[in-house]
Amino acid sequence: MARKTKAEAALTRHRIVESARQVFSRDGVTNTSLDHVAKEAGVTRGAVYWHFRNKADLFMAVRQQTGILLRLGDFKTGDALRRLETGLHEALRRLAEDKQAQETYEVMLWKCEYVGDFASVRKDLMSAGTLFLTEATELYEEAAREKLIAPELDPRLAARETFCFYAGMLKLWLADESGQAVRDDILKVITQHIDSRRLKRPARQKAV
Amino acid sequence: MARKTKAEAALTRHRIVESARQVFSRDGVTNTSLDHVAKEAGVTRGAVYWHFRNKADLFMAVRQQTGILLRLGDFKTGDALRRLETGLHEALRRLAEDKQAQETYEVMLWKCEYVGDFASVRKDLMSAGTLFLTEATELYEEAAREKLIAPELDPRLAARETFCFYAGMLKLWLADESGQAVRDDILKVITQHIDSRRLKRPARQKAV
DNA sequence: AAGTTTACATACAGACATGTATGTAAATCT
DNA sequence: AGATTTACATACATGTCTGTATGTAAACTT
Repeated sequence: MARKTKAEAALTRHRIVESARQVFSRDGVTNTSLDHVAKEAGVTRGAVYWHFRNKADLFMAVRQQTGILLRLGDFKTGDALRRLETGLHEALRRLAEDKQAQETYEVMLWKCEYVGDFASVRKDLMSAGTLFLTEATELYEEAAREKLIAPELDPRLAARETFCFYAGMLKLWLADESGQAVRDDILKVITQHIDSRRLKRPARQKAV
Repeated sequence: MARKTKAEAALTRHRIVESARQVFSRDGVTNTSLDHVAKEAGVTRGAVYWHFRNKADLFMAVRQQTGILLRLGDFKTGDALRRLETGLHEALRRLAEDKQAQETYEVMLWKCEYVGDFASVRKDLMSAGTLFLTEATELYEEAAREKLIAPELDPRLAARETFCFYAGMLKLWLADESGQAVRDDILKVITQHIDSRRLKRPARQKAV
């Protein structure tokens, strides 16, 4: 077949990843063959195997293209609790607006079996989780220093609780398309999650 | 082949379900063929197809055999918040002790793609979630009546937050075998989750 | 005791997926 | 401009899984 330009090749690669994401999120990772992905992208398996070693490799590319949903460190305004709240809100907003992110997380949380080649992906996920934990812990530590939270609240444990909450929230939000159980009030729930930690009368209000 | 006694047949069926659970939790649902399950159970696919219509049907049986992890209504001692806390603790304790439950939830939360025949299972899961939500909401409503929680805390939202927390907790606990991110302190985190809602000085202590 | 059903094992047919090997024409290199 | 590599499409070999059909001997039924 006629050789493509480098730019064209990059485009095909991109289209393959896009198609993979869509098909994965519709049919599940294990159930979709590379031929399905190829057909959706308008190429043959030859193209897929040219750009990726196998399905697991392609899956990694899908994940990488979407990237991480939330970097708590990105938020700068307000006190530590406010920044944590904003971060969680932002993650949800992005998930609600960004169809690509939605599909990717749908795959990762509901349409993927973490087995064999994918067992390592689960470890990756947990590493990303550890990052979240670290950042959240720092925020709670700052909150403790600023007396925003009760002194008996251990920042490490608080971060772990928020971590569980966040993980469950994402998963349930995705599953809850009808909006019965979670989706409708999720922003309020986030605010409440943070507010229930905040002391009613902070000792002092420092500028941040 | 020689026909088996009814009791023997029931035993075979049971062994198939047991094997399915193990193999599913090791290799993932989609990746395991019914032949793998059969071999693990010491029978042929004939036996599997005799007792179950297909893999999805077998999967349902696996779920049913383990049953639901937590019925909040089962706990009777203490005030509403205490009962909620006890329920969550119990769920975790069972998960930690009961290998069968562990395997089943490992399958449901990490080794299963909710697609095709399994899409309905996800809806089942969400229904079970709705049950949890209902029970948790009732507990928080009771807690509100008893002035155990702040009056501005909406029981419905509180229940939703606990729901997210619980879902994420289970999932992360299972993934966190090394005990770095969640497993070690999870009981304390649960207690904290409840305690952060409890008012420091309840208006009155009613017997329950 | 004979007939019927049960609880499987075995055999069969078809579909499908994977990885690799090979072909090829154009893009890129020198 | 010629040599080389690239970016795929095509073809092939192989393994695997599913569902069903069929066989069968013992357990139940009457």
